[in-house]
Amino acid sequence: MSKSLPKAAPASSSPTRRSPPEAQPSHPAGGLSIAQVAEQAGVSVATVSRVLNGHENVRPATRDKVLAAVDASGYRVNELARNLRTAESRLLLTMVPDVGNPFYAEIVRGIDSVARQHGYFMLLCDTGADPGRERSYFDLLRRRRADGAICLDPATIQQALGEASSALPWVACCEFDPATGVPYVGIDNYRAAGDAVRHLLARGHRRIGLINSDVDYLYARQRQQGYLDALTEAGITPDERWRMNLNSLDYEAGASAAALLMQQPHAPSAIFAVSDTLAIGVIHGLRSVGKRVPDDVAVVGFDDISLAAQIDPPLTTIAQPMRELGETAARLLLQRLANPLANVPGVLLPHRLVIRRSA
Amino acid sequence: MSKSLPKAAPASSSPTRRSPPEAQPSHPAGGLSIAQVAEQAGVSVATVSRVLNGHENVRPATRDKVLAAVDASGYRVNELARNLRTAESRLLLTMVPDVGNPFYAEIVRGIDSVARQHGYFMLLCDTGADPGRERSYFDLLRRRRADGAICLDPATIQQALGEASSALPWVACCEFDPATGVPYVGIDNYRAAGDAVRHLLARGHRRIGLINSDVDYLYARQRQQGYLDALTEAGITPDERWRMNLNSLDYEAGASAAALLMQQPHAPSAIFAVSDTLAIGVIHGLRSVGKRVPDDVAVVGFDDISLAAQIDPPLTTIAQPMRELGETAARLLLQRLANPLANVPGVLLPHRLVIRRSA
DNA sequence: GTGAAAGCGCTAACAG
DNA sequence: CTGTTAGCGCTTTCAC
Repeated sequence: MSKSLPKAAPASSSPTRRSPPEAQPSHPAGGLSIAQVAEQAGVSVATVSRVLNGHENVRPATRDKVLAAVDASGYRVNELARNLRTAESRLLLTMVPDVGNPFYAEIVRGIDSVARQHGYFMLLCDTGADPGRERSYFDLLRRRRADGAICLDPATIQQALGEASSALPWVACCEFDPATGVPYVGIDNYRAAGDAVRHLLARGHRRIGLINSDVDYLYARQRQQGYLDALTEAGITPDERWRMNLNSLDYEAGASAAALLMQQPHAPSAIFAVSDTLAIGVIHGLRSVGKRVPDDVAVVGFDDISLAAQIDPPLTTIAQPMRELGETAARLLLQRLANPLANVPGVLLPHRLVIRRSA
Repeated sequence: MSKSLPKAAPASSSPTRRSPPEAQPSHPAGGLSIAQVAEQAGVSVATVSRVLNGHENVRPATRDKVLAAVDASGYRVNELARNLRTAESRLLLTMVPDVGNPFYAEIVRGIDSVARQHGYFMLLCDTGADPGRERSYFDLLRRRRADGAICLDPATIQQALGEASSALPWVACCEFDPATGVPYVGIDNYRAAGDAVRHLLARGHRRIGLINSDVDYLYARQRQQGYLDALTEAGITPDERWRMNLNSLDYEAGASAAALLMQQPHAPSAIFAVSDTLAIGVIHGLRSVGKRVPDDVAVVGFDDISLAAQIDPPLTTIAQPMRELGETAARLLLQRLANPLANVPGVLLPHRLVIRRSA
């Protein structure tokens, strides 16, 4: 898509070619321009611009005059104009599939903190809020409203990898494909899943269920493989009826999946869910069919969101270094921005098994 | 949270302007300009612009020529330039204090959906990620990088109400002050808190604790007053030792506050927490000091996030109409944008007591 | 129906 | 040190 935006607010958005500047911060929508400040200060626009941008070569007296005029008028630079001129927006986009999933919050913080450190604003987009996908947030990049993007949404990442979007300044986080040349950061999902399963194995479980997300996603396939191989290595033949694939990470999805799993004649004695939100749902679902955790069924989650320690029983889970994931993603992006041609690497961060009471 | 997207049908996306950039992969970060498209199509820039913006007065043949050129070149409009010219960005900002708090997620979705419906992009800012507050997101407004904003962060709202920011195109959500003239949407916090307390009263409790957030916030004061008055009306003299004020809504904050509350000689038999996240922490904290919910201590929360139904025991809480809150906020903002002078009202939405097992 | 040209507000040469 | 000037890429009169 391109144009033909609904423009629902019609011409009514009357541009308000506003009045001459009163000596007050009363900017109705018209906005002061640098020229007016220049006039008021009795200097040229160039000088005002220099002062505004902190250039050195301005006589202190002049600088003060300008600053005074700026202050008096309540002038604010129009970044639209500045950005057009400098061809950069100093805005970074972060796309998450669901802002409601706490897993992303900490990652987002990591991104935000390094973005801010480098003079960028980070803005968040909830890709899940746009099921239609008619308006890709990548368009914000193509249309230069943002300088770069970090994508945390596996669906969007897959789609972007499919298109020829790899030339765009973006970085994949958590879901990635080393083959594509798009920089990424994530963890070793295969090993992490294996670790989870091996923990269950060590606890004596042999019927271990897997509640996974959509295997269209790379991370889901990797975790599934880790699960499968760990089982096999333990001499157990995985039973397909122990596996479920969900297209949601919501609590409810986990709850109903668990209930379903338990209906089977030879139901699992342990469940590995690929996300803490799912796992929390699983525990709820188990309880709703009269199973106790971990006595009847053990549960292992994935992510280690802060909630994991709060629920009853506290959740055993695979911790991802969320903050670092975000920080690294941001750094990679900044690197790519600074040097568009440089080869930005993919990086894998360590995970960790956190043992609590659910398994 | 809501269902995350099922995998996106790859690339079948926009039937309109999907363009194989292969034809002209020259994306040297410089970007194609409308002039080049014009040249390639053998028309003037004005005509290209007309086509791009769906103006009627263009001969079909010409239009097709232009569209072909656009497609072939993979051209994307530079919105920086467009926005400078039209003096609008079609971007809406939403400020939340903590993207990790699920309460905001659904509100954000409401905002996003109506924003999108009206041809706006909504971008999220986590104000909590910027404790220093040196770089106010309101500056994005002042500097015209966004057309309008919705603020959900009580701290930011208070600060903005204090400054002369009321001239800026923004709307307050959940935290608000009718006196300031800034449009707002929220609920009747006083009555809602009263309802929660009256429920506890009806269950026979007389020692009812309050775990509140910072009373610097209006909503916190309103809820406190509701709590106080409900107690008084029942003939109970509120005991100050039953009240705690926290500067965080995190689980951990709720947990330690609850533990602290229980240390008292004559500890409450019920606790009203002003947020579900707090309440969940409270339950955890109670459990950690050996108290069972609701048998030993009853707990009621506030918000009704989706998690509330999942935990053990399921949480009794005051439900806020989150989706509607968001939708309404967006509509108010759009209204204000369409007519900067119009008097945009404040609106109060209904809340609801949801009785589950924790109280 | 289409084109030429005038800016939107700002920064960055280039002169002085 | 400071001013003049030329655009950044786009939309939009105003002519033709």
